Amino acid sequence: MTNRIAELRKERKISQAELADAVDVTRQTIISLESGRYNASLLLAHRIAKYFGLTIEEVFLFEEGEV
Amino acid sequence: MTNRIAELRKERKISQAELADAVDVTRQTIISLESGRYNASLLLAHRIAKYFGLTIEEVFLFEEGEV
DNA sequence: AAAATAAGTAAAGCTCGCTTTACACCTCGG
DNA sequence: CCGAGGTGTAAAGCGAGCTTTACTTATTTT
Repeated sequence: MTNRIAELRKERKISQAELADAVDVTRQTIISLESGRYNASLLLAHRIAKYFGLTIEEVFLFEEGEV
Repeated sequence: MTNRIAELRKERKISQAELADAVDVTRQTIISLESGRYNASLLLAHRIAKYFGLTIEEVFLFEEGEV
């Protein structure tokens, strides 16, 4: 699974700290998500998608045949 | 957050064991999700939604102002 | 009546999601 | 030149997500 967080964030000229604040997690969490260190929880994924005005499926990309 | 797993499963006359198998988790996991003991991970949510032919947002219901 | 199928509960154990703290590197404005 | 803002890494710690095993209860089938 990959995600478009960094991409969407840059598009809108938002810093990691701003996004972290807006979705109520630490900056470390945003960094870890962007760098693919781990996956967001369902609730966090929802808050991020909502923040960008998109659906979860538009922000988080699930590859075919993914475990 | 609530979900429509039990509802969708009954609609389609699928047992917990069948669903568990299809999305590659144990039956305990399905029971726990249905009874709200905890939330699915993003990947599992995606597999379940896909199994039902729906989006994550259609299966998992996020209430307003949810943490 | 016995057996099979479906649903539920409980508890121990491991890994992953997220936090906290602290430090490093770059770039840009004053 | 120096400090501030933005991004990155590292490591310890806690709780959530999921597994495994085992037992219970109800309904259906033979």
